[in-house]
Amino acid sequence: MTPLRLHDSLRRQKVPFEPLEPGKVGMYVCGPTPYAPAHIGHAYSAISFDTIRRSLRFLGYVVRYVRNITDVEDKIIRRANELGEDPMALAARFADAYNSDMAQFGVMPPDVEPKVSTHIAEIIDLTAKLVANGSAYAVDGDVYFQVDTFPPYGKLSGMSVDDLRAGASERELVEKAKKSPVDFALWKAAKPGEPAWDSPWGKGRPGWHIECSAMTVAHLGQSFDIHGGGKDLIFPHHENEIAQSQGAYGTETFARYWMHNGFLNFDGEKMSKSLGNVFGCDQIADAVGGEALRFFCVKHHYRSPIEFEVDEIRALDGTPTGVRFRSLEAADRDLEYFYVTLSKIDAFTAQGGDGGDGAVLPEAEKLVRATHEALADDFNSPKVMAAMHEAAQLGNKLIAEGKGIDKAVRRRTLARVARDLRAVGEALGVLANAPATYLRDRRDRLVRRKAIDVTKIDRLIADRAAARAAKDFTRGDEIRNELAAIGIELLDTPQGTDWRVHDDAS
RNA sequence: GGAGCCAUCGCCAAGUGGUAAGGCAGUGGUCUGCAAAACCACCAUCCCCGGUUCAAAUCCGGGUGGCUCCUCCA
Repeated sequence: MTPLRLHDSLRRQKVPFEPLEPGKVGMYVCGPTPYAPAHIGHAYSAISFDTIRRSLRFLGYVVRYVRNITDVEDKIIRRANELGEDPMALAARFADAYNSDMAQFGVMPPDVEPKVSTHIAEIIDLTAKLVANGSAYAVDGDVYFQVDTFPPYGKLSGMSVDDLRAGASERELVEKAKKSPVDFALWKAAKPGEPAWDSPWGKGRPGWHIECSAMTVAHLGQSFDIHGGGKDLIFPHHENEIAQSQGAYGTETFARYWMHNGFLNFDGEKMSKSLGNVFGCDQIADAVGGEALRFFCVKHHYRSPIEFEVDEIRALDGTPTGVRFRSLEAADRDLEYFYVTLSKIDAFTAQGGDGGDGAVLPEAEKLVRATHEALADDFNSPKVMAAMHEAAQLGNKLIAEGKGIDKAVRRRTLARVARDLRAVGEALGVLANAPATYLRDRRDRLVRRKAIDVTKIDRLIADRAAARAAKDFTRGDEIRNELAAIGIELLDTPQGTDWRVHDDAS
C-alpha cells in the first residue's frame, strides 16, 4: 500500500494519512438535498469525491463510503408545498434523478446512502444527549446548540465567535428565543404544513446540520477517517457538525481528516442562478456526454477552483440561441485521443495476439507507478493525466512503427499499455467504455449538433471510392473538399474510408 | 467591516526551497496519390517591488488585480 498524504482542511496542510484501522478507510461525504434537478456543481462535487474514493481503492485501501440524502429540509418542504406534493415523495423523486445523473458521470453508488427520514430516532437521541450534558437547550419546542459551551467552535472555518455574533446581530436575524445569535437549531418545532415527528420537545423536525452528526455515528462510528464536502459547507455546516458530535461524544471524536473540493467558476465568477450560468446535468450530458465532464473534472486538481468556459451562441440578430461548453468540448477531444489509441491497440492485439507473458519495454512500466505516486500525493489526478498521455503516445508509436523491436515484446508492451490505461482510467472513473461505443456515441452527438445528413456522406464516400478506384484523384479530392466544407473529415485506412466530424477547436 | 483563497506560455493546467509536468492552439517534419489520424521536433523563468537563502514560481513584507465565505448555495 502506498503511503498517502492528503490535505486536511482543519490543519490547512498536507498531512500523512493514518486510518483508524490499517488498510481501511471510513469516509462520509455530504450528499444532496434533493429539491430540484441536479446541476453541474453537484456533479463536480460528487465526481471529486468519487475520484478520491476510487483513488483510495487503487492505492490499496478498502473503503466504506457513506453519502447521505438530506430529505427533510426547508427547501424541500417549500418546494413540495408549492407543487402540492408530499415532501418525502418529492425528495425521493429528485434523489433518484440525482443518482441516475451521477451514474452518467461514472459516480459509483455509495456503500451506504442514509436518509434523514429514516434516522429521526438517532437524531432525537443525539439531540437529547446534547441537552442532557448542557450543550443544548430547548425553548418552546425548538432545541438550540449553545455555541459558547464548545470552545473549539470556529476552528475549521477560521471564524471567530465574536465576529459571528456581531455580524448576526447586525443582520437583525436574531430569533428572540435563542440565548445567542450564533446558536443554531438542532430541532425545530412543527409548523403547519410541515412533516413532523414526535420528540421529547413536542412535534417537530430536525434542523439542518444535526443529521450528518447522527448518520456518521450510525454508519461509521463516533470517530472515522475522512469527512468530505463542497468548500461552501465548511461554514456553517461542517463547523456545526463538529460542535454537535464532539459536544456529545468528546473532543477526540469525529472526522480525523477534512476534505473540501474547490468550486467551478464561470468567467471568474461563481455559479449562481442570477447570473444565468447554472447548467443542468442533463444539458451537459446531452451536449458532450457524461464522460467528457468526468474527464474535464479529473484533469483538474480537486481543491483548485476550476475555470469552466461557456460560449453563448447567438443568432445573426444577436438573440442568444444556446451555449457551447468550450472546456468540455476540449476534454471530449482529449478523451477521443485515448479511445482512438485504445481502439488501435485493441485491433492490433486482436489480430496477432498480445505477445503472451514476459518482459515489456521499460517505458511501459511507468504509468502505474507514476499514478500511485501522483494519487498518493493528495490525489493529484492532473499528474496522472500527464502519465496517461505518455503511455498513450508510447502505444501509438509502437503501432506506427515496430522496427528494431522484438515482435513479441512489441505486442506485450502494447497489451500492457492498454491494460494499464484502463486500470488507471478506473481510478479516475474514465475509459470504462468500449472504444467503439464511445466513438460512435461521440460521432452521433456531433452529427446531431451540426444537423449533418449521414446518408449524403455515405453516398459521397461511395462516389469517391469509385473515382479513386478509377485513379480519378481530381474528382476524389473534390469530394473530400465538399465534405470538408460541411465539417466532415475523411480518414482513408487500409480497411476503407471512415469519417469523423471536424470539431472546430478554439 | 471580519475571515480566507488565488495570480504559472495565446488558452486550460500541475508544480509549495534546488533550477518550469501535461493538454489545446501554433510552427516545422515523417507518413499519405492528396489529406486526416498518428508519430517526431520546436514553443514560458512563473503579476509588480523589496527581503531571507549558496539556491525561490515556491518562504517573508508591501503593492496591484481577481475570487470566495461570513445569508440558501456543490
